[in-house]
Amino acid sequence: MASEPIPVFPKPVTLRDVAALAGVSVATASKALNDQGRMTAETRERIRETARGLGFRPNSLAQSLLRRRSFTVGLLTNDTYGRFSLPLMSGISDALVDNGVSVFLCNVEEDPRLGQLHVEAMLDKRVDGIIATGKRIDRHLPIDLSNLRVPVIYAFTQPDPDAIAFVADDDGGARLAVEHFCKLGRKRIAHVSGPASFAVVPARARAYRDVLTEHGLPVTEPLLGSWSEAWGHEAVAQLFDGGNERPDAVFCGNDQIARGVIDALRERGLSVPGDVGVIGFDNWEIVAEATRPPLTSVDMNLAALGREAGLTLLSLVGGTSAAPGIRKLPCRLVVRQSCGHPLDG
Amino acid sequence: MASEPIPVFPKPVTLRDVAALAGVSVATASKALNDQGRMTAETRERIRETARGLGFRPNSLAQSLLRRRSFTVGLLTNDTYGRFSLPLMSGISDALVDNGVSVFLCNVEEDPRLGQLHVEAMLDKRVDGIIATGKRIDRHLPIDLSNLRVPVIYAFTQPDPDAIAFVADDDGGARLAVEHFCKLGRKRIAHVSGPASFAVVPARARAYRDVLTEHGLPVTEPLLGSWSEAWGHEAVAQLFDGGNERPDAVFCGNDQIARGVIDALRERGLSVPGDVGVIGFDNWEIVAEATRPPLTSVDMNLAALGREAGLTLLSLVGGTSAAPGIRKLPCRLVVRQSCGHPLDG
DNA sequence: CCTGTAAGAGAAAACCTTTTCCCAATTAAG
DNA sequence: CTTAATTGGGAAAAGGTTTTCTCTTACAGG
Repeated sequence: MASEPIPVFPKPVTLRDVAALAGVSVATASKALNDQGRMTAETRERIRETARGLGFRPNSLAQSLLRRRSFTVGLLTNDTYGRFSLPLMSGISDALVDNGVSVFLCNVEEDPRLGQLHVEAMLDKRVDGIIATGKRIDRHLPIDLSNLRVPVIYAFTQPDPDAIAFVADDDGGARLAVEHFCKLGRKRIAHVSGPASFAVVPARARAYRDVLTEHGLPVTEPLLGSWSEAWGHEAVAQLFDGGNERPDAVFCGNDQIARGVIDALRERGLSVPGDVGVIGFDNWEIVAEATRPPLTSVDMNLAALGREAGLTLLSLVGGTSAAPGIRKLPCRLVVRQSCGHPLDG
Repeated sequence: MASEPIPVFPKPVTLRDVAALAGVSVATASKALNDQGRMTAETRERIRETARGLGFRPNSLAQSLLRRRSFTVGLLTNDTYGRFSLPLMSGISDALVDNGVSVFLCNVEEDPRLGQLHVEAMLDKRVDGIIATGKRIDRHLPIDLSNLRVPVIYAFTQPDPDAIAFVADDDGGARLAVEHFCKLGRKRIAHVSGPASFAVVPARARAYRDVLTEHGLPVTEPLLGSWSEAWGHEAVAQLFDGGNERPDAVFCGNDQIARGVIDALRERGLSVPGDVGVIGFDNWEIVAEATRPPLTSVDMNLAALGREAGLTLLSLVGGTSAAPGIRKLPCRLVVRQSCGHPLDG
């Protein structure tokens, strides 16, 4: 009877092995592989060939220890289901993988103890820097990152003003949406958004009012509720049941609200975009593409934001000093069908 | 004019610093902190006190180099937007953080080059092991992990049969749903699912048939389409427009289909769950809770699956050998309102 | 008083790589 | 032929920690 096949993992080949096989010292081997030092071209090539043959890969731990740089960063988030943090992560990873940097993802929920644990683990592992993100801009993670031994960058969340943060230009995004409605000839544009306690809500509401004023259109008070489809439904009831003049466009604070609005409009026999145009926010494709008709929505370009954050962190790690403050990155309007075409045309 | 405040990061305190301040050798200091070696209780306590005072934290890189163990694992995924991989990640992280293990998250999309890049970066950084996951069970990642220097565990995806894999018990989940309908007294239970090319589709369909047969109920051919709401709509048309007897329950292959089904039923004036009960699959809360009525759905317990995978990887790293093969973890039915109460009662 | 043992603490090697400095040998210049 | 410069390559230290081995001192037993 055959004995249990216990998987045995071969010892990694070290520089010493390469050097021995090539008949040189480790110093020479190292220099050969790193294009350093002086030696004959043949020696260099022979060492390289040996290393290739052996499948040598330098031990990052040893390199990191020496260089005091681990080519590792930490991403801290409390966005458990990743609606915002995953696109960010994707951008960050994209920007960094080509530099050989890997990313520790740490979900700290809302638990300070967990946050502490993760941060300490990362610092012990000598991450080169940390990117902190969250699921809402105006709340920070349940942990203080202000006096760490490594640079910290905030993305999609904004802490004390002398930190470095990247956020989406919410006002700009809202302007994009409302101006698009204006361009299409809509005249009575309503705004249905989330809870006033979220910083983005009043910000977008102000942009909404500004654009309407600039265009000489009537401003109605934004309807604030929750971020849910159910609220979208109810908001439609409020907008269309009163005796007021009915809107011909609704700019929604997120895609779920927009979805609720569209469904409610259809149930009332109103056509979208024929009678009422709708624009959402977040461009959560899985929702935006499932609405009928597909939802026009403001995209915060989170992957690009992540990329910027990653690159900035990298340059910070490299010793460049960056000015503190908040950088707003532009949003982009993804036009599908729910907003309609120009009315006169 | 004040000069630019260049943030300066203080040198980390090393064991040498602690030893010097405590007036002992680094060897003694190390032993004091690790509860090793012999020394007077006072010496030990004095060293500890010094370390605490200095805020000493051992350099993981140095420890890892020596122990040939980095307390780091890699999670490889191609599920960009993390519907499945994030709950998994959450479970893995949960299981490992208490052991001081951090997780590299690597999204390899469908790109073999990217996969190669990430895997090499992780191996260079001496991860202790790798967990591979994906967004569908029957496809593996675009990269070969079979001859790595570290243990590999698959989660929610199943590769060659002599690997170790954790997957959800799809059949069991489907049984759970259909049996629940039976228990509620539903008699004509339909099944609407995704594309036949996904391995889970025929598996669940078979479980569906089996349960109906066991209960002596009529089996109708499952309707296969895409994973979208739109398909849910269309399936309802097929089910309810023909002259066939109409179903009083629909078991759907995922929550998006279920949502489409529920919306379509409502549009036809059929009440859910009054006239027709609906159960979904995945328990994607953001969808399940937004349907009207809230959707009963099969939950694959992905976090638990991740936890198991993490713990198993850990024991593998520790030298335990585990039997190859696929472990199926049970699903659970999350009952909300769309499936209804017992009809008689 | 002498020897054996145990306690307390340090020296040094090991993990793996990079880099600085140094040495020997060859070549060029005078 | 001597001196200086250059070339090819190695020795060793550094990075921070753990662990084994060794050394010194004190103490108990005879």
